[in-house]
Amino acid sequence: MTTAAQVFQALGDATRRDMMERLTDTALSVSALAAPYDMTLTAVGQHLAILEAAGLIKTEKIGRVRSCAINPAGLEVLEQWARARRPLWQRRLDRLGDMLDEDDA
Amino acid sequence: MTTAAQVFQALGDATRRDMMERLTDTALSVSALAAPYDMTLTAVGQHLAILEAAGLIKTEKIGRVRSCAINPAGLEVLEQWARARRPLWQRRLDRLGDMLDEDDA
DNA sequence: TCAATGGTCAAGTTTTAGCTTCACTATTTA
DNA sequence: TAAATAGTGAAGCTAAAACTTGACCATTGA
Repeated sequence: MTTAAQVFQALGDATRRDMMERLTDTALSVSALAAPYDMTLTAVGQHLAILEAAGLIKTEKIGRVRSCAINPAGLEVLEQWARARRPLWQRRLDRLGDMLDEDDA
Repeated sequence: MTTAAQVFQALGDATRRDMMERLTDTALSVSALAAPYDMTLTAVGQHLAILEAAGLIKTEKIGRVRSCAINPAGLEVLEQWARARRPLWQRRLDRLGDMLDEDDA
């Protein structure tokens, strides 16, 4: 099961967000995915496991090569989380008339 | 400045997500927010600092009480991040015809 | 005015996330 | 079939995140 918690945690890491960007327009093998990072293949494999558990990618091993591709399921979890809360949050703000300052330090 | 990185990291923590839920329909003081957790007030203050830096809440100290309320700015960052990527990700999946299995283990 | 309340600061501890090493398996190519 | 390629598993290290302690300040109510 993919939870919002998993998706948030997965995307909280810069390397994993970058991997997602790189998978946007093409599927990549673990090695290809690993190439730009100063990191062992093992570490990359661990990142991929986290992304897959979060439902953000799908992987399939063909022969000795594991192909990694985007899985929009995780993104949907994210969007639904945001969509479910925004009206409530917005409504509350409207009710109070935004009594707090508008600048975020 | 509020970045996607900050928002993801902030919401990756279960306590902080729960705090956001509890702020949905009312503003709360630090003590009131802290009450349900088996955690010191200091720790709660640290969580709030992270949420505020991420643009997810706004706080204002009136007298000796700090009032904490939802700030939709952080949520917007999240929604925009998802909205910007979904069409690209979806397009790619359509192009390939979803060659990978549909189950997410 | 002085004790209680609400919160903050600096410093330290504990737990967890990210990463490495090394040994290993399975597949492919020469 | 032997060497190279692609990746995995288990264990340990390290640095960052979560949390605590203890001292402290400002506000408020008795």
